[in-house]
Amino acid sequence: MYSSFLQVPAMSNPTGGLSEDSVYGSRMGLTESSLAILERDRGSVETWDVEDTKPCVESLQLSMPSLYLSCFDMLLTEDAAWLVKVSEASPTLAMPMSRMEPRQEPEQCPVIDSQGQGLSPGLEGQEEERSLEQVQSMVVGEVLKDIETACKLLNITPDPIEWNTGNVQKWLLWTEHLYRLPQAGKAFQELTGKDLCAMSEEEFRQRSPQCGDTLHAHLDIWKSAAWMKERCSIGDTKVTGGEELWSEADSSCSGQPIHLWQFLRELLLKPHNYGRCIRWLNKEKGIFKIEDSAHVARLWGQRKNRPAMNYDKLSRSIRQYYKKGIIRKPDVSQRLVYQFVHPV
DNA sequence: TAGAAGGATCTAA
DNA sequence: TTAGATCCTTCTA
Repeated sequence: MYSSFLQVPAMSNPTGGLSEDSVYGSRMGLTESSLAILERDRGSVETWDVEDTKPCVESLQLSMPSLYLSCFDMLLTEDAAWLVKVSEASPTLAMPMSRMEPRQEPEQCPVIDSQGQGLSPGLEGQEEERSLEQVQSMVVGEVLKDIETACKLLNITPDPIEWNTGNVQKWLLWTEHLYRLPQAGKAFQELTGKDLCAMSEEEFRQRSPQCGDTLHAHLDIWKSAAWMKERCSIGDTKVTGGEELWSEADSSCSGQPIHLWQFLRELLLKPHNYGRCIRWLNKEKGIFKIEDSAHVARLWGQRKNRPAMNYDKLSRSIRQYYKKGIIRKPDVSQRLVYQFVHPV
């Protein structure tokens, strides 16, 4: 069932090579528990009690349902026939099926009604395949986007491997709260992300009999998403000539346009990569300095496919943020120094 | 001279 | 409509 989620042909392999897909399938293979999680959590998402949640994760909670709904939208396209059969056989199962109807977002519903177009069976199959690919791309984009949002809120990296013990505890707290799981943080104390990733589902269950399998499944989703981001970053590097390796999920992965302020923050969050061209002067206050204006402008131009980009144009765009209250000049104005109005 | 500031206009999504 | 891109003039360190 998850195979459709995992192959992602449109994004991973523009040339359509089979070998890449098979690699994807093997690496992206989520466990049965992960699959079950998606199905099980959907119910809790639908009965979400937003008022009951903590403010710090509120926006995240509103964001996460789209992940699961998207997954189910995608599953619908692949397993619709099977589900219809099941629903016909079982009125009990028919109800969840009706609840799984895709949201009314025509532009995000690429399942083309080929019936009325008199397509031959072969063309119809191709159309369905293309539609499925589009849906898969969107699902992946949603997953990456929602995880990225979570990362920003929790101030952790998307790749669990890189988490320290504090990051692990943050993630555990967040997951427990979001899915109303019993507290299991103590059972995973002193464990880094690397330790966590090395643990089997059974080991999760041993540490937390009540929700170990659920946590393991959620971690599995994160690991897969992190791997996909990595794949996407490599693709970007090829496109841009390999000058830089984007380690954050970017617009080309999620399908969303990136804003200049987001781009600048991405650079700032990777000092080991971009510290020579842009760096924090005061991270707490959101004050940063562009050390190499030409380089930053060139990177932005690469990102937006604007070869003629220069600092004059980039700085004009930054100044547009003054009115919007996103970026401003610090109280003590200095050349090439700006300040995020709402630092992370 | 490079950068800052901001007006005006165009473009792509 | 929005977010940038582009071009421009004026000012400042």
